[in-house]
Amino acid sequence: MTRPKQAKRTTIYDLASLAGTSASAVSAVLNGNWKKRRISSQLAEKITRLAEEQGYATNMQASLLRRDKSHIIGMIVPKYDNRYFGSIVESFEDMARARGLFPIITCTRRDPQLEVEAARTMLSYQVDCLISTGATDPDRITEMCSAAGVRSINLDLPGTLAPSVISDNFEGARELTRKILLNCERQLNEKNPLLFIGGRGSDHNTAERIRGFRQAHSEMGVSVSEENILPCGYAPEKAEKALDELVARGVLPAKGMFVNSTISLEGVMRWLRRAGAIDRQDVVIGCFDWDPFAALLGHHIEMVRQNVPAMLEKMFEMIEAGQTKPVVVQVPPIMPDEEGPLVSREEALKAQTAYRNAG
Amino acid sequence: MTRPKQAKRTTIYDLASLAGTSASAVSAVLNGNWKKRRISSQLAEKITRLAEEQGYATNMQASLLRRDKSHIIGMIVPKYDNRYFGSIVESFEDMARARGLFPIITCTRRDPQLEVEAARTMLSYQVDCLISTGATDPDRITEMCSAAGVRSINLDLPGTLAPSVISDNFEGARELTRKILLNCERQLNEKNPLLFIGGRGSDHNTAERIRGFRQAHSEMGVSVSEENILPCGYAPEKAEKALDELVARGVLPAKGMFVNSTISLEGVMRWLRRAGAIDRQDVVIGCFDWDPFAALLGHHIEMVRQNVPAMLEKMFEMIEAGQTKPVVVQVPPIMPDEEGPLVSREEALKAQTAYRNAG
DNA sequence: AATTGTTGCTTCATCGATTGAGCAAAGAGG
DNA sequence: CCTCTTTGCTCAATCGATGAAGCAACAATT
Repeated sequence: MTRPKQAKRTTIYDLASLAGTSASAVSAVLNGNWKKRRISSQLAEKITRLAEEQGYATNMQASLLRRDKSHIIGMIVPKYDNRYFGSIVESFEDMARARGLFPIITCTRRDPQLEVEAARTMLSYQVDCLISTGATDPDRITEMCSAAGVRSINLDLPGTLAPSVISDNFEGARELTRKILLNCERQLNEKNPLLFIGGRGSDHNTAERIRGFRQAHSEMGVSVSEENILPCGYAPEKAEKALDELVARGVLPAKGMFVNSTISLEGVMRWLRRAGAIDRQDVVIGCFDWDPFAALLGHHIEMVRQNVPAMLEKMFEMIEAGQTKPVVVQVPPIMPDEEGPLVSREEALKAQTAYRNAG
Repeated sequence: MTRPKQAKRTTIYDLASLAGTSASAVSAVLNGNWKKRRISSQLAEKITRLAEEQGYATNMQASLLRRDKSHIIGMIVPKYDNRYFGSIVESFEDMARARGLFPIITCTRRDPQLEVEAARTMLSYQVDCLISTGATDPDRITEMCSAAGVRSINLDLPGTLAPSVISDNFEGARELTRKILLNCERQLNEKNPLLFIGGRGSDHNTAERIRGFRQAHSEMGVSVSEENILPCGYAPEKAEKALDELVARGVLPAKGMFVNSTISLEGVMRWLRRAGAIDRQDVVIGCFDWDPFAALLGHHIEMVRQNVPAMLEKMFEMIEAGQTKPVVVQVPPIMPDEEGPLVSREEALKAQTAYRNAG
């Protein structure tokens, strides 16, 4: 390394004295507008080389302090423990960077207090825009943002003060419910109402899904009682407990189940295993959300996968279009068939034959 | 809202003129050392109230520019698509905040180029410390950091230039292999070598796990051929393809499998299903990593869960102790039995009885 | 009355990058 | 040879928060 020992980081002033030039020339070269500022390409090259050698990195704090836009985009997200939020976060980072923005993400554990604190911190870091994903009180966050002159957008759960991008929960749930009911008819030869389990009754998505659930039942001529609807919360333990309580009251859970998230599905599967039903093929399940392993669980589970890339695409479109009105854009989720089979029939047959021959 | 319409954010100067005082008094009050600076409690109260009313948020860019320590701690992480990294990220955020640090995390998709760019960006944001999680070239990042006078720590995969906290992969793999071999004996009545699948042969963890895998075999008097070891990469498709190729060569994969990650397990399960083996109870699997749904898959799968809280605890201890030597701390993973059964036997029996009675 | 101490502030330089304004030197045009 | 333009830079103010140094007003001490 040619770099001298230094406790402090290299600044444009260090580079300037090394290059025998001024800090403003260095600045101009390093942020790319040296042509506009009529710096010779020789000097530009020299400075670039020096910066490289010295391992220079712009002090963003100083840079952002001076500029009007930070190009930082913040996102708050409830949890990292499922594929839905995982892929939201991963795609968000990617798409933000592709647009020259710096993403910062923070997890708020579905805690309203933490959401507010996180939002305040993000504002301190001068975000240009804040995305509230699955926030319990998105309007509160929008208020904080607009007080600071910062845009905000709601994702996954809608708000009333900022634009929102969400899944089409009603249609998705209606279609999923219909599928589960048909599977029940086919597999169990029965046409009974399903059990709805998981989620918070107070949140918009759960309410819409329950509406779709009801609609599908009535369209198929099945009536559902209030007892079949258990929006018991998101944690796996809550679903387990809700099922336990049902049984304790002497009620056998319906054999067809609409599970409101993979997290709740975790609890349902645990409960089923515990109740000795894991191997019985007489439980028919559908889940609003996707997980690769859940998709491979013994019984065929219908899974609706929310269309994360499309949702984020819409979201960035809104940002670029400068949308500030509280519109709600609904993105259709991906239904099981649309996805197509995992492999073609021919491929599967070939693999099976090869496996058997080898054995 | 009493707040006036403003395009700009409120600064300490705005608050100062509103309070009829100076900016430095406002600063002293808002960052809590007003007693040290002998500001009267009346003025302090007045300023605090005004700040509240105006929805003031410190401009971190300005604040950090002035201070010597940023209290920002960065982490780069390969993916968000599994429970291991998900819980690392979630716990890391939590523990960082608990220590008064501001966590920023970025996902680098196992791409060496992206890792370097991400590290450079984090240095730009003046992180005090950078954690490289599962980095392909952690030493490169350590070099960049030390050039900027920033500490760095490796997590999950070790480096040679900075302290590292990793799982005890050798012992974990040895124990897991032993378990799978025993399960094979019990369930299949055979004592054949297992298949090792997934991961990168070049990474330290995979190499250590292969070493443990071999050790366990030799301890149990089973010899493993080179052909049984397939470190084919991490993506599910890679595991699928590796199995396909094995079969294409006329080799039947071993019925006992050591799968190197849940991501690889996804591919293995898909392949087994495709090959028509998903229902056969004659496949015995163990996985180095944990996933709640994988744990519920038909065949009993032994899963080793890496001890994320313990690893992060060690990591923060190192940070606080100012450790800079390239020591490697190994944290024992959680073996299946240590976790205990999901529910007690009594509870399970009670639930089963209730379920049957209700039905 | 003179000195010293304390309280409660204000002033101002500073962190590093940015950018409008300005200026010297070289080249072009007459 | 003189003016005007272009080229290639430098100067200095600025962003908002911070904290050392300083200062006025009053109280306490000799």
